Amino acid sequence: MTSTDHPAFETGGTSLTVGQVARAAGVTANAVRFYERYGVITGHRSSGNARRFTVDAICRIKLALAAQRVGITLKESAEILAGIPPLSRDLDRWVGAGDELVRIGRARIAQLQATVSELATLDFLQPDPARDRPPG
Amino acid sequence: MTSTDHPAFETGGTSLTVGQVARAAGVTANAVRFYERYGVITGHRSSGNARRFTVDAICRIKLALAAQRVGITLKESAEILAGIPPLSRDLDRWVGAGDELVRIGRARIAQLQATVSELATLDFLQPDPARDRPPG
DNA sequence: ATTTGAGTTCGCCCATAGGCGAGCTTCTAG
DNA sequence: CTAGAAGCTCGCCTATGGGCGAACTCAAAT
Repeated sequence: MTSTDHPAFETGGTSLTVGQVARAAGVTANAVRFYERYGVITGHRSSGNARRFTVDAICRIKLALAAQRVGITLKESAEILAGIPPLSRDLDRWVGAGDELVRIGRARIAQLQATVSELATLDFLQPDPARDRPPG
Repeated sequence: MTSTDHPAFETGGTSLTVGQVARAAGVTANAVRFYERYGVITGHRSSGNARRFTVDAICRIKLALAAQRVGITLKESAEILAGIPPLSRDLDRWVGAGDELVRIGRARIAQLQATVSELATLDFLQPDPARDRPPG
C-alpha cells in the first residue's frame, strides 16, 4: 500500500473521487454530482468513467455553500465561479469573489434589518392607500 | 349604487372576496387561496361557494409576508397565526408575535454576519481536519 | 473467481411558494 | 336575457436543492 493507492488517503495526487470531494466539502456524493451538473465544479473522467476532481473543486463547493448562506443560488455561484481560475493560480480573484459576496451579504443584512424594524412596529399592518383605493 | 354594493368599495362590511383581500395585501388571488389552504388565513363561504374573509385576513397575510422575509415559511407562519385571535380582539398578542419574529430576524442577522465574516477572510476554504482525516 | 466498496446513470420523490389554464358556476349590470 | 367580471376546483408546471433507490460497472483484495 503506497501513499496514494488507498482511496481514503489519495489526496496527495491531483485526482479526487466524488466521495473524497464530498467528505472534504462536508456534503454528500449526490450533492457533488449535482454541483457538477450545475457547473459549480468541473472535472474529468477516469478510464472507467468515474469523476475525477482536483482539490480546487472542494474550495469551489465551500465557496458556493458560504454563498448559499447569504442567499446566492447554486446557479449564481456557478456563474461567479466560472469566471475565476483555480484557487492556487489566482488567490486575488478568489478574494475578489469573496468581497463581492460580502457586499451581497451586507445588503441582505440591511434588508433584514429593515424588515425587523417593520416587525417591531407592526407598521406593515397599516393599509397601503395605494392598494386599497381602486385604480383611478 | 350604495356604499357596499360595488365590489371595489365593499370594504366597510366584514365580508371580503379573494380579490379584495389579494389587492389589499398586495398578492394575487391565487396566493390568497394558497394561504387559505395552508391555514395562514381562514374564511367562510358565501351561498354561492365563494370565499369570504374579514379584514383580519389581510393583516395575517401581511404578517406572513414580513415573516417570510426573515426566513419563516408559510407553514410556520400558519402555526404562529393559528394561536392568535383577530388583530382587533387582541393587539397585544400580535405585538407578541411581532416580537417573536423580531428575535428570529435578529438571529438570522447574526448568522449572516458570521457568514459575511467568513467570506471576508475566506477562512472556510481551509481544510476541516475533522473531515479530511479518515475516521479512526 | 468472487466479493466488496465505490463509482455510474436514470428517474422519481420531497418541500417551498406559488403561476397558469381549463372548464364550470355565479353574480351583477345593462 | 345576456354578457362580462369574478369566483370555483383541479391539476399540471416552474425553480431551487437536493435524497433515494434501481440497476449496472469497475477495480482492488482475498
